Amino acid sequence: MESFYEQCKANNLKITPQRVAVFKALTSSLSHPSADQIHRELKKEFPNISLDTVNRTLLTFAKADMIDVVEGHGDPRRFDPNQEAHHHFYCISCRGIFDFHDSAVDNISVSPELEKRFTITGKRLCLSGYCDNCRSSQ
Amino acid sequence: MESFYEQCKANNLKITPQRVAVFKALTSSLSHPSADQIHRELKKEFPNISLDTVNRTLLTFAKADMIDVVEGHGDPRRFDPNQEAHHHFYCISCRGIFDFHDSAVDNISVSPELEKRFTITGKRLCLSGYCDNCRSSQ
DNA sequence: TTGACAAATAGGATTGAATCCTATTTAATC
DNA sequence: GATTAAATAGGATTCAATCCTATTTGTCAA
Ligand SMILES: [Mn+2]
Ligand SMILES: [Mn+2]
Ligand SMILES: [Zn+2]
Ligand SMILES: [Zn+2]
Repeated sequence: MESFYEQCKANNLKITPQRVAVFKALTSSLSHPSADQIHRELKKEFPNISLDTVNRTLLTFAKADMIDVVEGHGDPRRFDPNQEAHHHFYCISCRGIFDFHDSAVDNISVSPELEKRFTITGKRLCLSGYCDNCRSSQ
Repeated sequence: MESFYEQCKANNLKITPQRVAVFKALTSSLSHPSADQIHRELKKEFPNISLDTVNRTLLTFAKADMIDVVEGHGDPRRFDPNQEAHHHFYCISCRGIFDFHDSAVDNISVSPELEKRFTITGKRLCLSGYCDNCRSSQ
């Protein structure tokens, strides 16, 4: 938590009770929660913290590289007609999803321990960054 | 497209002009479109096709394993306090996201050709399936 | 070919998450 | 303690998804 204060300072972020609470709630969670989940959790302690603040705060932390926004599985859904095994590159600028094939990646085998822990039905390498168009227009 | 009719038959799906159009629009697209994008596209040909139909049709195809719903990057966002390099298992039943570490996966190197094509800033293996809880309760 | 019926559609209503807006409050600095 | 820019609360708005139901339509068997 000291590092939280340092990181805030380094990014010129004021330290508010709400920010402290959001950060604590997220770091003490193992479930990759949504803003809404954190908001519900914090309402117990701060009955009138607003969802907008939670959302904004999380995005602020993400922009400061203090936390991550992970590849989602929510809406809006994206659909894929390509039924072959393949992988995806996601452009964080234009939001395009580009297919690629890579046999080295296809042959990745995860540890047997992991295979026991989960029933794995899908396996895909997800790259992200900037597509050719978007990096040249910057 | 013959296989489209076969697949519909095999899954007891009636062949409607809307379904044909949605399937064609998706398979002729390279951009992993959203339901809304397909809807806008189809409105040119079918001015009063409804968004609900497009959405429902795509989900129907996905359930019949004729197309895929890909890992999204939309809402609701999920946040991650874990800043170490790590990977994710996503449970398609309870929607939980579970971290795992795997050095073999960390050391994956994608082809130089791909590195040229994109500016890659993120690399993560995304597994999906059923977590321990969800597979035992089935 | 027609008729019956279950399935599918259109389009309006509802939901839920994210974002926007703006008056008010507050953390940081001196 | 006063100043000031930044942050917050909470209501309004937007947008995608989903629900609802009256109407239409594809399928299949007579
Ligand atoms: Mn794809
Ligand atoms: Mn994680
Ligand atoms: Zn791009
Ligand atoms: Zn689960």
